[in-house]
Amino acid sequence: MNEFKDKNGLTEEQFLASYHPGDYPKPSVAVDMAIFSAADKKEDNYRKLPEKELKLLMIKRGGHPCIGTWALPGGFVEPDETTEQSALRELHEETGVDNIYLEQLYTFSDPHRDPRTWVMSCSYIALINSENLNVEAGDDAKDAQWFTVKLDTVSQHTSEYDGGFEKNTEYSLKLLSGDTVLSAVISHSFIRSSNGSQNKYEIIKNDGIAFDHAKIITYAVLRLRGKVQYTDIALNLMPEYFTLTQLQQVYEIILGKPLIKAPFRRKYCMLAEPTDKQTADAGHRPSQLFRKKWMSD
Amino acid sequence: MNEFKDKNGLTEEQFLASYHPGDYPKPSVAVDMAIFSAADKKEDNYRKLPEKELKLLMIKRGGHPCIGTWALPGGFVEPDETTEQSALRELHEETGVDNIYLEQLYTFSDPHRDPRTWVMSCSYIALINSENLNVEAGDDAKDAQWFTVKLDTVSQHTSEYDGGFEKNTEYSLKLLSGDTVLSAVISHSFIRSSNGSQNKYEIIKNDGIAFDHAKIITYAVLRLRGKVQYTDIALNLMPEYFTLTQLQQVYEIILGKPLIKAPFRRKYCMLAEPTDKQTADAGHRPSQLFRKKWMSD
DNA sequence: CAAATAGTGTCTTTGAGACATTATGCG
DNA sequence: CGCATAATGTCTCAAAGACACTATTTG
Repeated sequence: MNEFKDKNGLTEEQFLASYHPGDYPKPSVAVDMAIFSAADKKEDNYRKLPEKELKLLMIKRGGHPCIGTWALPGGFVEPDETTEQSALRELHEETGVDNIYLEQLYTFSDPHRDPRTWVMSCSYIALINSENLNVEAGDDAKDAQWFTVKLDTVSQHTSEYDGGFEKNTEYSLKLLSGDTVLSAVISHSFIRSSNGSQNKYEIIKNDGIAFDHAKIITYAVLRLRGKVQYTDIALNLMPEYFTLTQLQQVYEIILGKPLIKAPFRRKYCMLAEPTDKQTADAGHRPSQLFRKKWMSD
Repeated sequence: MNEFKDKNGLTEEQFLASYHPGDYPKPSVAVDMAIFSAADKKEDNYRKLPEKELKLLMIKRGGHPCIGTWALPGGFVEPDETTEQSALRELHEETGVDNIYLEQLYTFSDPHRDPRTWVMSCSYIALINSENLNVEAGDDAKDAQWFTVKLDTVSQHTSEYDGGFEKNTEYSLKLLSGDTVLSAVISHSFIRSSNGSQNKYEIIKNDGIAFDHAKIITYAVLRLRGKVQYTDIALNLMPEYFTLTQLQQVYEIILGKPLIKAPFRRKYCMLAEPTDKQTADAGHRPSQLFRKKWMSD
């Protein structure tokens, strides 16, 4: 705080004392969260390892707008909290879980993204340890469900022209939970021209996902795919003790493709600290259990 | 839009027609921009190549709060525009320039970051081609200045404890323009524990930079440093024709460290397309001129 | 032994880092 | 010729990708 006076001869202190916010329009700001976890698929053959699946928590909307469709958990930011605090608060209300990884994803601000009024969404990615997955939805467990996430690239075109190019990628997003299937097609276009560059995400088709949340989910999965390769972010999805094969499975479901064992272990063994525990009663050779070893850079 | 009725028996259409926003408090949302460019330093010896400097556009505040300090260009988001459109609009007002790279950086939401009232800042990075740098500030050229940016790591400590660790990095930020020197010390702490993880940026010391903008600038430079290594983002700072040495200089000022020529060229020659032009009258061997070749992935 | 996974060895290719060498224009 | 930069060559080392091989448990 300094003692310069402004053109009205007021100090900053005096200015602030007499300040009252104008009456211009303001947006509502919501926090929406893509809460991921990695869970075991059911496996009948007891000798086989269960496959992993990437799960996302969604909530069925009980009121307008988008009634009957599924939305990301979220809520409005309250005065005297940051968006991050708001996310943690809602996360706790929704899942009862505290130990969580949280990362700001993107602020979506299309003024018409909510049909009611002007609502921006400051979105977050949350990763939760699969041990805590049992903690099913908060208040009334009613309409919160974990959906299996599948995101595939269905087409990709690059057209070059003088001084730039345009790259168009189409993603198919599928969310599955029991008999419920939600799906969407999202196009991402990246346009480079002498007039600058532009990234645009558009919902081409949408079946059952509220608001622009299909876009947010796609963006979140793509961010996860990127960061999993050069950070230790995936550890947040792991339980306290895990095998290297389980860690590899988590990488595979995030990346959406199989990885080769030996090089995977060479690259990511730094994320795991060996313990003297082992798996047992598995119908095959037991596996050493590891615990998380966070990277420091 | 679907035809489900809610608990009041209203269709979505009817609901929206009767909807009016509640009266709960809302934040103002500002867009702040870190507008970078890469400019030549003056060089007396005509035989030597001029060095490059990373520049950032700042605006001197003429009113409270933070009167007399320097702030990032920005303004409030208006209804019916996205934050990105708002950034482009203000960018045009401020610099008169249109061909610009724009990327959302982060949404800063500490409710006390603006002493007046509750203002969130959705911040952007903008990169402008140094050819257009001459376009000095918009309306009245008065209090807009390009500052040379220096960001150095002054200390880094990692302390490990059971089940987690804390990493603390202190950055010194210096902004120089003529005789004006703005400076700040920002600490970044990254805390990993069994209770989740947390990233925190704090302003430790601040001399002449408005609001929390020292934090935004630090965050922006760190983002640039990261992305320059695996994207073609640096090309946005280059003029139409450039030498590979100039491209290397731009990388060096962003990363804040010297690079070795041969491997740099091997790695980044893919970003440049040779032309048949050359530099001339330089007092030494002429250099081939290249133009931008955007990557497509 | 068969099924199934655990864990390791090794070859090839790629690329980063570091340094050295040759080339060229200008005064 | 000497300065200063341009441009390329090469050696080493580390890591990614791909595949093969050995080890160990249970029924």
